[in-house]
Amino acid sequence: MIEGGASPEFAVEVAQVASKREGKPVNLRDVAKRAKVSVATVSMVLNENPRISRATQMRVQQVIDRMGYRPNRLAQSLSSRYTRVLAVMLPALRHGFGDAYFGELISGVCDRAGKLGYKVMLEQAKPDFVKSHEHIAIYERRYIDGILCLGCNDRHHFLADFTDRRYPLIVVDNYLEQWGLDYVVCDYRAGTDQVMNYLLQLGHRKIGFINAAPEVRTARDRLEVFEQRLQSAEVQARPEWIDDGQFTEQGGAAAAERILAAAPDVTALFAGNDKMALGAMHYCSRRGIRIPADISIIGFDDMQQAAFVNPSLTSVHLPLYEAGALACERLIERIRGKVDRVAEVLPTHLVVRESTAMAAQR
Amino acid sequence: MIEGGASPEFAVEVAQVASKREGKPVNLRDVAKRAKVSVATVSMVLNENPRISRATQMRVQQVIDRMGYRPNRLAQSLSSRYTRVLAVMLPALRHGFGDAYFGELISGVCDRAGKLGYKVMLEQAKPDFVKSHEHIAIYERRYIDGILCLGCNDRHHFLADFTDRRYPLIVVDNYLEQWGLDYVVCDYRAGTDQVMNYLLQLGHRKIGFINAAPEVRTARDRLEVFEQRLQSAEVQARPEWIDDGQFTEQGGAAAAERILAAAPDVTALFAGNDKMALGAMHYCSRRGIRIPADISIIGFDDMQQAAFVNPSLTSVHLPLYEAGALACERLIERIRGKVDRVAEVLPTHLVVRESTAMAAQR
DNA sequence: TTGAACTTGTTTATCGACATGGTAAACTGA
DNA sequence: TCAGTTTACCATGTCGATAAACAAGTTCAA
Repeated sequence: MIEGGASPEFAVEVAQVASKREGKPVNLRDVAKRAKVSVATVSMVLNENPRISRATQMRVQQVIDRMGYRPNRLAQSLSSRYTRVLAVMLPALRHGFGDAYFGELISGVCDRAGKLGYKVMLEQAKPDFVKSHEHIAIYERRYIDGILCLGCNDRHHFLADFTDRRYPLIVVDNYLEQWGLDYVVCDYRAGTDQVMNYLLQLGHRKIGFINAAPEVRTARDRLEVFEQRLQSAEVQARPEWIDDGQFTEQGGAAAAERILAAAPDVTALFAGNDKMALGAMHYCSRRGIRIPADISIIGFDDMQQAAFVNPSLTSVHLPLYEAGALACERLIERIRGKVDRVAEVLPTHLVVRESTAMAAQR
Repeated sequence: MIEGGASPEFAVEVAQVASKREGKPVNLRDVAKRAKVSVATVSMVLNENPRISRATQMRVQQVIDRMGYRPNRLAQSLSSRYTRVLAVMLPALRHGFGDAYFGELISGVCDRAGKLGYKVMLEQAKPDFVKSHEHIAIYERRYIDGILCLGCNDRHHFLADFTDRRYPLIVVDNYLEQWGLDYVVCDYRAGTDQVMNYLLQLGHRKIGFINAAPEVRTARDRLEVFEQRLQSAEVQARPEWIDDGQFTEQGGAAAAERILAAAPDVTALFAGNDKMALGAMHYCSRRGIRIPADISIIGFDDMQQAAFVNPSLTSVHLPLYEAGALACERLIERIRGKVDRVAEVLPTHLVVRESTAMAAQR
């Protein structure tokens, strides 16, 4: 009588269960009753515990499938150690999610998390979020098992709370060695090197640099390499070549304006991200400065749009999707007990398009 | 002895508690013991139950604060009816989050959710997600209280499972009346009307239309209004004026190419979103077609970048942030028991920039 | 003086799963 | 045959909160 699907007793059982738990989803006890085993057995079947024989395992599994049972994960998480939820923490930017950079990272995180059986929750590191210690509370209140920290910088002092490695956290596409945190980052130094190689090769010597956020370590790396490479080409970098573009189109346009006003003889502009490069391009176009005939412009990130602006933008490709996915995987490994420190650096490459050319002769 | 902070008994208590629950966060019982009341009382204080006197309320609250107690929300959700988590469901696009359109909606959702005490979880409506009935399972397994459905269309048949309104769900920036679902949407018909008014006023009669996704109701609305307005201007719309741009830059460029090949005399291109408009602009620029001298191009969405391309893009501004926020609020109201159907339409307006001008005389 | 209505708690069952110690039954080997 | 070992499953306490039922003390009207 293993196949009792249509027996009278079966029908009675169904009616009873239905009347008792009207509307509510099936739970462990229901399954146990129907399968005529204890709840413990069902639980063990669920968790593929080897203490259950193959025969009962299959019999119980059939009942589970037939009843459409799905474990209540609140109960699961309450008694087990894990929630199987990760948080993606974003900086407190206005309308922060509408950004191709973060979007690409998040896509990588979400895809990998889903594949590994994890859900992803969104958080923003707003001032009161940190002030009320929510960054710790979300662990202690059992919302999440770990945090992926995007767009963070040296001023995010709450990160110091993670130095002791009690709560799993990983920094994505940046690194903060002062706090010894795990990280996965794109190789900003190598990327900048690729840019400088290329520009110097094209004969550029007077190069404007639109950077941003000196509190971001990778941005400082970029600046360092920029200056080193100029120096090794025996060019004396002048301070007015360098300006802050705030990572935005507007900021990029404004920085371009200031640089070109103070140093009209620069033949190339290197921007720390594509948004600022687009802003700079926009400013130049408005002023009748031709790209790349009069000035070369080069970005960083290689976002989708870079190929579809006019002229299309030369840029450093960052494997952001991969960085997000890898960070997610490493974080989950750590949650599951791995103790090694994570410090991965992903390679970048230059994508040459139309916005760059040989240095203009002036 | 309310202030027993430094008494010997107090110290002993601390030691005992500490030894018993090493490292674990404080729980309700700990607080109750320390405050010398029952767990029920602490719970009631937590939930601001008026049955507790002001005196005990304050006394217990002090203990709570001093011990740094934060309720375990798994336990809270398990015994109460709510999880206070919402899901944002996105379509199964590759790298879907790196999209300014969805980003803006999500920003609105997250900000409002945070203000109302809700967390936000990310989901993607991938084929196997739907096939395994995860869209129902996330309710039954108690992951979430409700879903905000972004970028959905008539082909998402799983939405039919929400017709009975058993599980709270709201459609954001689209509507699917066949299933009677709640929605908050931007006024695509009015937006299209604004575009057509403007183009007709500028003397354009032969207008190309790059639309996409006929399975999206709002896209069909746009097409309808496009054709109606041409007709009322006594223009016979020709089929080769209309093409599909797949909502992407590449698609927009390709559609522009096809339209201009089949109908070289069109004087304006109207794109269903800014990404396709940018693609079209890019194609025209490459072919030496001047914007707006030879052809006017107009977009839809008014994303950030629209103002920072060259020439800057005329577009219909959609209040996407507001739509996300409002949808979030309405969904939470429904979760809390409100039964009214939600069907809100938000106004749009045209933002005129440089990509449009009087129709060229040809 | 009685008792109904209010206040302000407390006791305890419950949510739904997991995990551990316990224990029949089956098996093993001398 | 019987002690010892495996195998396979069960009973139950536990996670940490909520909430309904219950209780004791107060107030107040008849």
